[in-house]
Amino acid sequence: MAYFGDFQRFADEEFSTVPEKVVTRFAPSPTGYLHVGGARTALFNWLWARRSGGTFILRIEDTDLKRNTPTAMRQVMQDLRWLGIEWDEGPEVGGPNGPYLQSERLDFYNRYARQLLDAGQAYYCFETSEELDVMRAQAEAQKKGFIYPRPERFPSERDVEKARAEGRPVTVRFALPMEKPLVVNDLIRGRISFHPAELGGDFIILKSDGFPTYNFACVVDDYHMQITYVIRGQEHLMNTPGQKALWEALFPGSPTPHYTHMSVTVSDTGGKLSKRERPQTLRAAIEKVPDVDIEKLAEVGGITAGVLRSFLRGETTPDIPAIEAMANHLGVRLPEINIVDFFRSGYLPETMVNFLALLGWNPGDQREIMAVDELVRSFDLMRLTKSNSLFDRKKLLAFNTEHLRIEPPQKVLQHCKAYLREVGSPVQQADDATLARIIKLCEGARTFEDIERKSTFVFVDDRQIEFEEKAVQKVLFKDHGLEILGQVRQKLAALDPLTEQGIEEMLRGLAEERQVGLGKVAQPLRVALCGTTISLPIFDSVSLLGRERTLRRIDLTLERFGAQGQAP
RNA sequence: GGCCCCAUCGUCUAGGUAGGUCUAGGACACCGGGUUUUCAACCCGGCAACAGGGGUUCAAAUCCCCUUGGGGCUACCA
Repeated sequence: MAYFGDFQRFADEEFSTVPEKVVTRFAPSPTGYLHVGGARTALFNWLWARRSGGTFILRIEDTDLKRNTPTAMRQVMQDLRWLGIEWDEGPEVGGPNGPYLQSERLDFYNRYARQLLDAGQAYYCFETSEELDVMRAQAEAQKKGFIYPRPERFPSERDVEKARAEGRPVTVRFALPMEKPLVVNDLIRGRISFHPAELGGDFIILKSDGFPTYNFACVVDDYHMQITYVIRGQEHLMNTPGQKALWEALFPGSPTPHYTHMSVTVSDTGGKLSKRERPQTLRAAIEKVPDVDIEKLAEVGGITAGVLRSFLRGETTPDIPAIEAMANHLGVRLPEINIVDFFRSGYLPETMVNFLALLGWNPGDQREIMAVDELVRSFDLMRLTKSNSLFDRKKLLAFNTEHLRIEPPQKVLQHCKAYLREVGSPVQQADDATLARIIKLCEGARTFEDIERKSTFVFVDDRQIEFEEKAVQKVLFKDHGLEILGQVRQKLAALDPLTEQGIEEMLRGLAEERQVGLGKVAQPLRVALCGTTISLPIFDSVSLLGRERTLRRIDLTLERFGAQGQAP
C-alpha cells in the first residue's frame, strides 16, 4: 500500500528513491500537557502512517534538563491515547529502534559527535553564554546578522582539558559547509533555497552538559529510526537546511526523509495559540473584578498573596492547578488550549480528531464531519494547506454537536461517564440505563457539560436546589406562576400511577383550562424542580424524580416563595 | 534589521500544478422567518470573498513581477 502521489514535480536526484515504507514520528518535548498544535502535528503524522500502512513512532525529545517536567511525558501519552492516536514504536510499547527517550540515547550522539570531530567537520568551543550574548549584541549594533566566527585552527583535545580545568564550558559546533546553497524540498511548499551564511553559521550540536541540541539529536534519530516523512510545524522550516547539511556529513549517500512543514494554527482569541492564553485570560478577568479580595483569591489558588500580586503585574505565572482553581472560583471560563481542557469541557475525542484534521487539510470534496477511519482513508499529505489557520471554537462546538449525535450511543455513554468522573459531577450516581436515557433526552446538546447542567438536579438533595434569582422573578412571581404551581401540585398528587403520558395530559389540560400556553404551566414546575429554567424535558424531569421528590420540591418552593406574594 | 513562508466570504476552506465550464461552491458564524414545554437542536431563506497595482494572454481567482498585509526563524529551547 505504498503511496503513489505526485512526486513528479520534485523529481530530481533527491527524490529519486521514494521510500516504499512510510515511517513517521511525533517528537514532543515533554514540557507539559499536549496542546492543540502538538496534537495536530501528531495526528497528521499518525494519519499519514495509517493511510499508507506504515509505522508511527513516538519519540520523546527530553534533551533540555531545565524544561522537562517528570510527569509531562505521561500526560502527553495519556492525551494521545484519549485522542485514539496509538504509536507503533515508542515509550511503553517498545520497538526495534529504541530507546525512544533521547535522554537514553546519549551514546549515539556522543559517537557521532566524535566522528564529526575526528573528521574535522565539527569543533570545540569554550565561550560562555554571556560572552556569546555580547558578541550577538555587537553584531546587532552594527546592524549585521550574527555569524559565529569559525576559528582558523580547531581547538585540540589538550585545549579542551585546559578549558575544563579553567572551568569554562565546552560545547561542540558543527562546521556548516559554506560553499553551496542549501536546498530543501518541501512536499507542499516546493523547493526552498538557503544561503548558509544567513543561517547564523556553525551551530552547536553538543551542549556543555553533554546533551545534544535538537537539530543534532533529531538528525541522528531520524536516521536510526528510519523515518521517511518528517511532518512538523512551519517553525522548523529554518532548521531544515542545517539538519540536511548535518545529515549529509553524517550519512552521506543516504536519502533524507521527505520534509513537510505544516501551517501554524492561530487562536481565535487573538494571536498565536499559546499556553499563555489561559493565565492571560484569568489576569484580565481579575483586573475587571471591582473589589477583588487578593488574600482570599490567593488562598483559593493555594498560593501566597505576594505571588498573586506578582502574577497580576505580569511578572510570574502560577502553576496550572492554581490558575484553574482561581478561575473556577471567579466563574471565569478559560479558553481551552490543551487537549485535556477539551476533555474537561465535555468534548468528544472524535470531534477533536475530526476538527484538528481539517485545520490545514481537507479531503478535496465537501465532506467535513468524518469518522476516524474515514479520515485515515482520505488523508493525503499533498493536500495540506499552505496558509495559517485560525482555531475557531464556535465551529468546533458545531462539530461536537454533530458527533454527539452520530457516534454510537455506547461510545458516547462511556465518554460521558469519563467526563462526569473528571469533573466530579453528582450525575455520576446515575446507572448506565439512566444515564443513557438522559443522554438521549439531551439530543442536540453541544457538549457533555450541557448534559451535565441539564440533569444534575435529578441527583442532588431536594433541599440543595439553588434557585436562580432571575428564574424566580420571571417565572414564579409573574403570570400567576406560584398559583399555577399550586394547582399543578394538587393534580400531580392525584395522579396514580405517575406516567409520562399522564403528566403530559395533566399539564396540557391545565394549560387549556387556564387558556395559556403549555410554557406557562411547565415553567413554574421546572423552576420548582431544578431552580432554573433550563432542564431536561419537563415530563421526563418529573418521571425521573418520581412522585415523592417532585411533590416535596414543589412544597419546598411554595413554602419558600409563597409568602413573598404574587406580582400582578 | 536579515532570512524564509503565506494571501479566496467574518472564520475554515473548494477552485490554482493542466488559464475559459467561477454570474467563485460548501461548512461554521451572523441576520430574517418557521417549529417549540426551557435550553439546545431542527427546517427554510438571506448577507458575504478572489488584498492592491502592473504585466503575459483572445481570455487570469488561476501564470510572472512589485507593493501591502499576516506569520515564522534569527538560543548551549524544541
